[in-house]
Amino acid sequence: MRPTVNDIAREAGVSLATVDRVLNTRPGVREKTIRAVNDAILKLGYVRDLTAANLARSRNYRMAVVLPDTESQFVQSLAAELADAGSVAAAARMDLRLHRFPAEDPHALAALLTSLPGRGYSGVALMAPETPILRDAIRGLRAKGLPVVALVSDLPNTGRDHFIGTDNRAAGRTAGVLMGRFLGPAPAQVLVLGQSLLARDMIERRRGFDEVMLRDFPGLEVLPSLETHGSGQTLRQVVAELLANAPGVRGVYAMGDGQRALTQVIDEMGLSEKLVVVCHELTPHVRQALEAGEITAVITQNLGHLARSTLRVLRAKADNLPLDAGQEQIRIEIVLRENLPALPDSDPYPLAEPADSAA
Amino acid sequence: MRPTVNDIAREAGVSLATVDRVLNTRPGVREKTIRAVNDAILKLGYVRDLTAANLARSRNYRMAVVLPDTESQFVQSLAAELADAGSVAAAARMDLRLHRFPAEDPHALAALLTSLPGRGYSGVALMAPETPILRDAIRGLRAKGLPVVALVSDLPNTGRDHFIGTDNRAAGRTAGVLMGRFLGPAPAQVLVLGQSLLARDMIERRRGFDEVMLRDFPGLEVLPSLETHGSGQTLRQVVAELLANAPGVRGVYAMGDGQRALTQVIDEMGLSEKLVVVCHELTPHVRQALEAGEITAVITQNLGHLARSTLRVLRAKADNLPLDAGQEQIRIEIVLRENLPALPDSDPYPLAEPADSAA
DNA sequence: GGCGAAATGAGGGACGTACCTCAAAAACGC
DNA sequence: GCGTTTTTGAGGTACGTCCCTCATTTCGCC
Repeated sequence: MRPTVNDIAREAGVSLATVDRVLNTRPGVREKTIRAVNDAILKLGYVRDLTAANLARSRNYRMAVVLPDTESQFVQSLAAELADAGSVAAAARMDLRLHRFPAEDPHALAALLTSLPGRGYSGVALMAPETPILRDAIRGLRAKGLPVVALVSDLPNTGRDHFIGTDNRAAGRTAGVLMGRFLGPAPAQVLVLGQSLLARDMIERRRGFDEVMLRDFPGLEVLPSLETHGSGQTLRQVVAELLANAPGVRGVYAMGDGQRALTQVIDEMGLSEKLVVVCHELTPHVRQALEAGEITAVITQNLGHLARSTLRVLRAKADNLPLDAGQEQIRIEIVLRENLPALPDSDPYPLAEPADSAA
Repeated sequence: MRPTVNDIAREAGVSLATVDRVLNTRPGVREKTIRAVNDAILKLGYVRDLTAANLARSRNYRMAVVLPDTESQFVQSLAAELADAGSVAAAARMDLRLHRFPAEDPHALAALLTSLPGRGYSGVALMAPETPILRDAIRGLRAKGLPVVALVSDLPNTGRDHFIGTDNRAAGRTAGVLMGRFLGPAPAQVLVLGQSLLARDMIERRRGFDEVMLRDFPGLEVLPSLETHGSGQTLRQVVAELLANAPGVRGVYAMGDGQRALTQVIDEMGLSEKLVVVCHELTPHVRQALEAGEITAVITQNLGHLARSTLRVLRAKADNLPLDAGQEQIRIEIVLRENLPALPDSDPYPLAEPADSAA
């Protein structure tokens, strides 16, 4: 049998109350007694039973996740994964609430954030571009004791408690090596597309990409970023025109959104398998394009992992516990057609089916 | 407040006992009543509190992990990750026991497995090559109600309950694309090394590799596998000789172990950065070789994830619960120098430090 | 309508920990 | 050695679920 607090008490020759005081670092215990208890713990190999502890604490974790209301497949997938992870974690006293804010309205976002304390939350995860207003709002949250975690895109100057996502500079570098090595030694031009509301990420990716291209592939000419904010319509036109008039372009690096418009152009111009196309984020559409050969390689992050990590980190921060760095690190994944992970058969929402749970 | 079983009982107009019977699929409840309870559950959004349930069940999970006693860095790392995950999971009533067996002795392995039941285990995870004796031993375990999970290398004909690891054929294909695209259009020869106790994995990787090479890179000549069972010494000699006499060899695909010997040869012959070298498993040594340019790309699996997945799967199987396919899928990761994950500062074994846990 | 069987209710004791109170004992300062 | 403060003990309740027993009610059937 596993040792319990009672065993510790007996072993240390103290009462249960004292063991409890030591375990929960409550005041009023002599140094010497603390040592005796810790010795007993070590000797018996006691490990606090978290299931019992959490039950006794009857602690609930209501967490807010704040995402832009973009209709992009990436944000959609992320929201879905978070909802999924949340429904699983509900069994462990988690209560995840998704909030959306108008993507281009930092004031609305700040207002939303300010409204969060006093609604029973014990943590906030947030995906948003960094602005001065946001910075203040986050400081406000943290001043009220709410841990704030940055999602996907870091908010380094806001004092956020943690960042969950990949290193975008390294992701850009990775895109660079793939582009360079896949294109081979022959001289060529590379088109870079950047369209996103997360300007910081684009800049970092671009920096990483250029770093590698300049150092390792001097034969390749990287064109200036095409920043086509706005509709896929615009992007489609601009890219089509450019590809038609620049025969030297043999590679395309899509740093941000708009993969759908891009692959459409590639398909229409019959350039499938002829260009080296590297983009980010394995959304359903990108997946399809990868299989069809319109995209060569994808730099991505595992959204399921990211979602589960978010919950774990929020919880750890709420309890002021340390993190398992290895587990929470979001890897930069490279996906080719050949290592495309099989799509798990998405069961039609297996939420509460208590009758099945013991079947 | 979260709804509890009492709330369900009140809402459904039945007693607590009946709710309990429905929740745990115990007999003796009318169809109509079951429906009433389920309706109440749905209406109130009840989610069974797992922490309380596990406590009440006072279920303990003693699991056996069986690994070959190889001194290879891969098995070492795997063992370390498992031990780590185990020590974390101890807080959730898990008790992981590592066992080793003489790598080349299937009889010893079978004897070990046969001794497991009756020692309080409720599950077994196993990394071993498939043999007829092993097949029988596994059947025996399962007949006694012990779920068996294959680790790293699948045991498809043994009736194991689950396989935790990557698809080796797809991994081979991935290695193939990288090799082909990195080498470029110029004709070249590719050396393939296979040395391992897990013959099945080698065969599958080779098959995937050839598949891609034949289909997509006809200009590349893939040499027959060099199967150098035994010491790194032998491998070093054979490879050194081959590389010296075959100037057409521009790529090396190392399917199995022995990366240390290989990189040593490459380093000694001054071939760093000159060959395209693709291998498997990101062990500490491979990591170093990748940084040094002796290895170009690594196909790997996240051992931390694999270890945690093992525990989750064992537990789910022990409780006869369904798995989250998405979470348990082990991805085929591609690691280049540029996306090498940062080494988490390996704290010197942060085991039981109860005094800190609430700090 | 009465019988046996099936379904339901009422209640309680676990599981291991957290957290509270109040009294008793020990240590401390002078 | 006194009084005061600090430390410790004893005991209890609570958390939400599981699982058990025994009585009681309801149902199906002839």
